[in-house]
Amino acid sequence: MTARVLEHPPAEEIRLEEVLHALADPARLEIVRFLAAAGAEVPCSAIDLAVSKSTTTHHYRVLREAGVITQVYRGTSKLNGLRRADLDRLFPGLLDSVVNAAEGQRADTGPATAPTP
Amino acid sequence: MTARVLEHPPAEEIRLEEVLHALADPARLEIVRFLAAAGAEVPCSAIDLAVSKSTTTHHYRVLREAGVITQVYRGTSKLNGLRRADLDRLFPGLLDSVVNAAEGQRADTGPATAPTP
DNA sequence: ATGGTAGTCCGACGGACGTCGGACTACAGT
DNA sequence: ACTGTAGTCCGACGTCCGTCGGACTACCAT
Repeated sequence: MTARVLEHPPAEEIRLEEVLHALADPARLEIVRFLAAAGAEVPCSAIDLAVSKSTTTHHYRVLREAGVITQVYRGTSKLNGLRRADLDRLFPGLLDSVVNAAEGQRADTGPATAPTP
Repeated sequence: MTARVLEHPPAEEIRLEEVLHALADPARLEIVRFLAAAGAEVPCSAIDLAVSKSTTTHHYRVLREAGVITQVYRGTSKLNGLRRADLDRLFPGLLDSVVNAAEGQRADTGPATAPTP
């Protein structure tokens, strides 16, 4: 049986271009935005992405292999978390500015999780 | 004859994902990094990219169409400049963090413009 | 053991992307 | 007018990417 352990790139191997590429997709950007907003580890199923399960798995893997998120098995599901410490150290300010920008643009395209009081 | 004027997207139409995608390529990242370092408008020929002329044109266009740079004809050449004001307003901190990160990583992959004495 | 739930793996497919050479246009200088 | 320089446009080619369905595995609960 497999060790049920996911491969994560060490911090030194995280490449800026790969991170930018990983963030340059609506679904993946939404995942990152969500994780940043949650501020905690959440299972894949907590974020629904309007794509199939296979595609969802694919996007999470791209993020993990780029060094943007961590994934650990937890019972029947898998917890995803931002690699905030690593990213902030390698690319100071990048994650925050991207997440802020994503929040801003999301408002443009129509409110989805931000209920207008 | 053509008006010799390049099309630029208005600031309101600049999309975060397109900007990130535009930045997620070594050649284009180098262009942006160079422009940021220069702090001025420079002709295409000032930055050499280890790709063909056609490809160079292509990369500049991607950057322009994503709203990252401006291009204006100036005699026989073309001046390229960062749309810093627009980008800073739309995505505060993004450009700076990307450029800083690019500077940092460039040092990792080997000194190119930092001559070792 | 059985069933359900969460996610993975494996082709496959169409479209986008980076790259190129080569012919072309626009401008400046002589 | 001629030449050189700077950049553009146009296929073309191979590769990567996002997407999917469907079969599969791992785990928990009953």
